[in-house]
Amino acid sequence: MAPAETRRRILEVAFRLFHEQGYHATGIATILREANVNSGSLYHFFSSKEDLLVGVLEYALEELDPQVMARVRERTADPIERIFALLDQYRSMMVFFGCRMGCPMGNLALEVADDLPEARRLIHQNFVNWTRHIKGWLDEAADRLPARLDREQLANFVLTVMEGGIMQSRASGDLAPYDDSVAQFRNYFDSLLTLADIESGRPIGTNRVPVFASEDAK
Amino acid sequence: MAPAETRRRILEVAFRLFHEQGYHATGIATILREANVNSGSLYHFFSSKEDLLVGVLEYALEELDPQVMARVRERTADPIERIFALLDQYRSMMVFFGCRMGCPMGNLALEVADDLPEARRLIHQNFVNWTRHIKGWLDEAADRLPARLDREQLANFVLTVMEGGIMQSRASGDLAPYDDSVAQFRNYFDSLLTLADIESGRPIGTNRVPVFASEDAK
DNA sequence: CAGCCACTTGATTGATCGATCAAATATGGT
DNA sequence: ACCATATTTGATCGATCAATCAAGTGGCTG
Repeated sequence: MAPAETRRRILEVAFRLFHEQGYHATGIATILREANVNSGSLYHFFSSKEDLLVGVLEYALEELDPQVMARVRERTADPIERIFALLDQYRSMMVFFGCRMGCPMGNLALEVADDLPEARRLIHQNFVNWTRHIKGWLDEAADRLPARLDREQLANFVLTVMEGGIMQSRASGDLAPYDDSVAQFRNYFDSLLTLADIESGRPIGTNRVPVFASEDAK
Repeated sequence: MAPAETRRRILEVAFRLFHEQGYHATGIATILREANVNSGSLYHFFSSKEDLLVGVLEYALEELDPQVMARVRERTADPIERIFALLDQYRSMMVFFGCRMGCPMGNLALEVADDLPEARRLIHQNFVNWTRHIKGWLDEAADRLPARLDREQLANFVLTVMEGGIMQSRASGDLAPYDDSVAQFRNYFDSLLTLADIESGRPIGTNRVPVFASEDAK
């Protein structure tokens, strides 16, 4: 077998198992079996289980754009709709897994952040990486948004809504809480767009009208 | 020692350790040591570690109102401000623990929901219990909110914001993401209050004006 | 006082945990 | 071809895991 390919195979299997079962619940033996690797090989590339986790988190950092964000860019052109397309993509994942597993980064954040400082730093980096894409899309649509809006804060809020919604849907075993969270966020977003319309003298509804204001806007 | 007190002591210690370290990372031996109990006693009350977790979740279900919600009710009278007082109470907890540990229920939701069906059900019940309080406060303030607002959906959204914000703050080791999430939610909430003012013919700003609309409202 | 049952003691189980290491093999450079 | 280094093999380690159980203690009831 190719040498450099082994390391990548270990990372992919470990990433998947950490996602499926969590960090502590995943034994080294399981990783070895599913990756068809002996323990010596794994410990040749990674000095410990914690070091393996660090490798996985660096791997995730590299794969976010090609594996996740690229698909959104292909499918959706409008920067604002890209945000909701991304939220819908996570929804599809939840459908595929039957409301299980959730967000791999969110899971690790709550499981290991306190005890593994290096892992915590990289999880944070992954979140920053994620929200940077959102922030970029918000910047692209800056002229459609209120001038005083803190777009970075709003970008973080998108992640908050996504993670909070997924958590509730995993707990309930139902997509409704996730859908409801996105619906509330959509409503908030539409109110921002409407405000920007007023601000810049455009006719209200140039962008989109929040559901609670639709009567007044007519 | 009093007999029935042992069970409660085990539950309290287990709840604290699950919160501090997580479910899988907490060994039975640690629980026994910190609760000053022998293994036989623990297994007299709980048939397995999973059964102990179920006990902890039922215990949490009982303690939410007296330990968490009661303080909010005492401190704050206005139903809407109670929501933000609750969010501020979780903030205080994060300050106290230095952005560690987070929400005990949220942690368990992401760690065990997939593998322990009974635990998942009870975690869901805890979330339902939490949001029912919020829903109650929103209903109290129904006349200040838009008529078409789905108050249950909004109540779930409060939990979404809280959990998503805490996750990000644990990952970053900083309270800013949590504060930012609450700030964005406050802004959304204020826009709802303003909309209700318009809807019912009250002067705008009777309740509160969102930061992005303050210029227009004058 | 007798007897029952709830509760406690604490040593011990087999399984699994993460990790080690000497030996064998493969690879790449000269 | 040869050496040095990179990688793989797989048995094995002590520690820790959740869980068991026979023996004991203490309190309550009849």
